[in-house]
Amino acid sequence: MATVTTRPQSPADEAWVILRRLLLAGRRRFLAAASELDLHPAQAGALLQMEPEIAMPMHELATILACDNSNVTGIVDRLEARGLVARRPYAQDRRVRHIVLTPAGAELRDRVRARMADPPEAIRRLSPQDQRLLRDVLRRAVEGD
Amino acid sequence: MATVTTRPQSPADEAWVILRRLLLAGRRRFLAAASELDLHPAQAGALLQMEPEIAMPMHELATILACDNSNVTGIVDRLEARGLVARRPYAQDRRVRHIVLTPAGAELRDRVRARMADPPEAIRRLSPQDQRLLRDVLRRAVEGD
DNA sequence: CCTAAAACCTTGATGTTGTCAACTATCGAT
DNA sequence: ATCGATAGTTGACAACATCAAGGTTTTAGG
Repeated sequence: MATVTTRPQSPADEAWVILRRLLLAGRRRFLAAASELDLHPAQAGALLQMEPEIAMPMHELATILACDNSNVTGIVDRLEARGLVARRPYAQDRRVRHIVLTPAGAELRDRVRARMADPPEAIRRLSPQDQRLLRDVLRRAVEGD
Repeated sequence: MATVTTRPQSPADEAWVILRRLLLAGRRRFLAAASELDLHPAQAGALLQMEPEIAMPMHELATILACDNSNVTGIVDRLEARGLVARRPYAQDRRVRHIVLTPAGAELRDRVRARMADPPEAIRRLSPQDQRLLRDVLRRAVEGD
């Protein structure tokens, strides 16, 4: 039989089902934000990982984005061509190249960040008590990471 | 000055910060699952939207995935080439073509679904009370959607 | 010290995705 | 009966992802 054996739903499973809906909504917002700011998703993702004034080795960006080094080369190429980031030599290890945000890049990064920082409607309309409840449970969930 | 004016953080904002971490983790799991099952993310996403035995018009898939019709054509082409879905004419409206899962497609869809159904570690290790608390708050958040 | 292995980045090849414009076929409404 | 909208496909093009290969530099072991 092609019956799928369904595990009984624990509260964690049920919570996760709802969380996945929020995930989808969040992703849509991310894509919309990137598109409005004329960034491809991967470019927006890379910008989001950078801190102004803090140089990041390219391989570190590759690790964070869970992609190949050669992939980062291309993404940075295009960001650099638009004057959003700059490559810098790194004297301590001459194999490494650092990426830094230019002023324009930092400004754009902040705009992307600002859009992502707005919680989705579903969260915002919770009562203040529920908002605090949610925050506290989530803190307990990730504490120790 | 290039100072960024930061809004005071409401509990909703703080909850959203943590949620975004979970969402990133969820996304990584999705990508890993797709890759292990030899599916590109878009293909896995399309499979996830389909129900066995239920035919879906292609434009509906395009709407759900928030992408162009022509995009769906390509994705379905490749899924069909692998025998995971089939195109079917739709007599009531001959412009429309329906997509259905083949047995192999349904089986693969279930495998993707099963991996996504597992809540991430952070949720799973919450106490049963906290799991119920989280589930209930989230239900209140999305109720009425 | 010197050599071999490993790390970092780039390049090139290949396949998938996403978007746009054009085109065919079909439907719906006037 | 015709006109406008809709569904799907095709072709062109830029970006992305992954892999193999290669150059430079560092690190580790003999």
